[in-house]
Amino acid sequence: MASVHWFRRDLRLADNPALVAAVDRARADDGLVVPLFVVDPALWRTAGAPRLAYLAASLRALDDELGGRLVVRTGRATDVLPAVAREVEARSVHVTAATEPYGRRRDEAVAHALGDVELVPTGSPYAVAPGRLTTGSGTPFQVFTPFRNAWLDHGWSAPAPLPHTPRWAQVPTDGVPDGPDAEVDLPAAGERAAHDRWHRFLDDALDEYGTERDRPDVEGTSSMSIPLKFGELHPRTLLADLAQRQGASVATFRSELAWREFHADVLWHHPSARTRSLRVVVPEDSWAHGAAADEAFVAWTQGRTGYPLVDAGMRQLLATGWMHNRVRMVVASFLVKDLHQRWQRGADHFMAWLVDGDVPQNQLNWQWVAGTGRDAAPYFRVFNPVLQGEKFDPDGDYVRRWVPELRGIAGKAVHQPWRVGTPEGYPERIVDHKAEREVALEAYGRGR
DNA sequence: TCCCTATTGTG
DNA sequence: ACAATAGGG
Repeated sequence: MASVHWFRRDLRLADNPALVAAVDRARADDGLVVPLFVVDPALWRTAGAPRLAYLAASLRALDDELGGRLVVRTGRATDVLPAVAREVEARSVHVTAATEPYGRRRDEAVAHALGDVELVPTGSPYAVAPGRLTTGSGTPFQVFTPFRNAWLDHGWSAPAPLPHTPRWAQVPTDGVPDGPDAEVDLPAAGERAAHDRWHRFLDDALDEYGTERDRPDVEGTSSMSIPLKFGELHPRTLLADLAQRQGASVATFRSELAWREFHADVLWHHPSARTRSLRVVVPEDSWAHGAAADEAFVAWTQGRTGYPLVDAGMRQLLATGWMHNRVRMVVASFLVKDLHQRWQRGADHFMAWLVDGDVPQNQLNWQWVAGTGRDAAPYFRVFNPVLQGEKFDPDGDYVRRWVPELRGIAGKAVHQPWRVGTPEGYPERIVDHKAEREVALEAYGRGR
């Protein structure tokens, strides 16, 4: 009897317990394993071009690792899975458990559609499965620090071994789809490339991670967000490698992984947080609306706000499908507190463009900045784009890289072009930060 | 994972 | 002037 491994957000062979389960089940039944990926038109429509282009590249890499045996089928999962299971006479379909609202609903529907064929979830995309940890009184965690302590105490299993001598089935395939023509510079995709990048980070940048991760002008981050989003690496693999390392930065990086797991846990318990604020912090009538608001939103998306750090970040997003985390916080604060727009609008734009666009991370980090999350930055914390630029892009290199109009201004003066005379072609500030900060604080005062 | 203002101390 | 600090949104 064959078994099916249905790849979703686990596009790797190493440290993949669900794949091991599929291979073990097939061997016990003296059967073959069908490595399957389903191109669901609904998903293909909603994800933006950069992420789809990367996904297509990652699937090509996975197909290579499988010796060209990856089976790709197009259609709704509820139709494709039963059809493939019938075709290969499979008794079980193996998956890494989905934990987000959409994936959980889909898997329930697929399990139902499969009938007698078992849908077997093994593991999750997290070191500790969302929903696993609770407070002493049995309730979900609301606050990050106690969550992290419980998460560290709980620990995680060692990385899973490679599947033992898998025998892949040869089944007709639609072939890996072409990605859309995304006009962005994407990093190399696939398990191998992710592994290489991770080890380069461990060797070259981990020691300085504590300070350099906040600097958008240098390569101080791990750039693991994309491999983690697609499951080219499992966080358990990263945690095992970190355990072999010394230094203060190890705990800092582990803590960033804990944030990722915290957000997944919050969304597990509160699926509505995908679209709704967990707490309402300003009155509904304080949001900007109308043609002027729409125009400001477009200026924000295009990187034409007149605030150099904001514009550099938004242009980096359009050019590469990625933005440095420090700058994500600054541009998000700008949209919510300076332009008075709902976080959901910014989150949608991010999801359309980010290659690492991941529902729990994206939505809950937006809620963190907007102050609407359970353990979020208080609403009155407003980022000043000029000060953030001077502090974290102290020489202005990041701004000049992404905003060519400002390349004539040397040093950190580039963060305030209006002081030295705004160059031709670069916009004047679309709002006055000092004034809009006051407006936001006033709305917050009315909301209390 | 903020930043502004007022106040006090220092020269 | 400027730095350090407290208090507050």
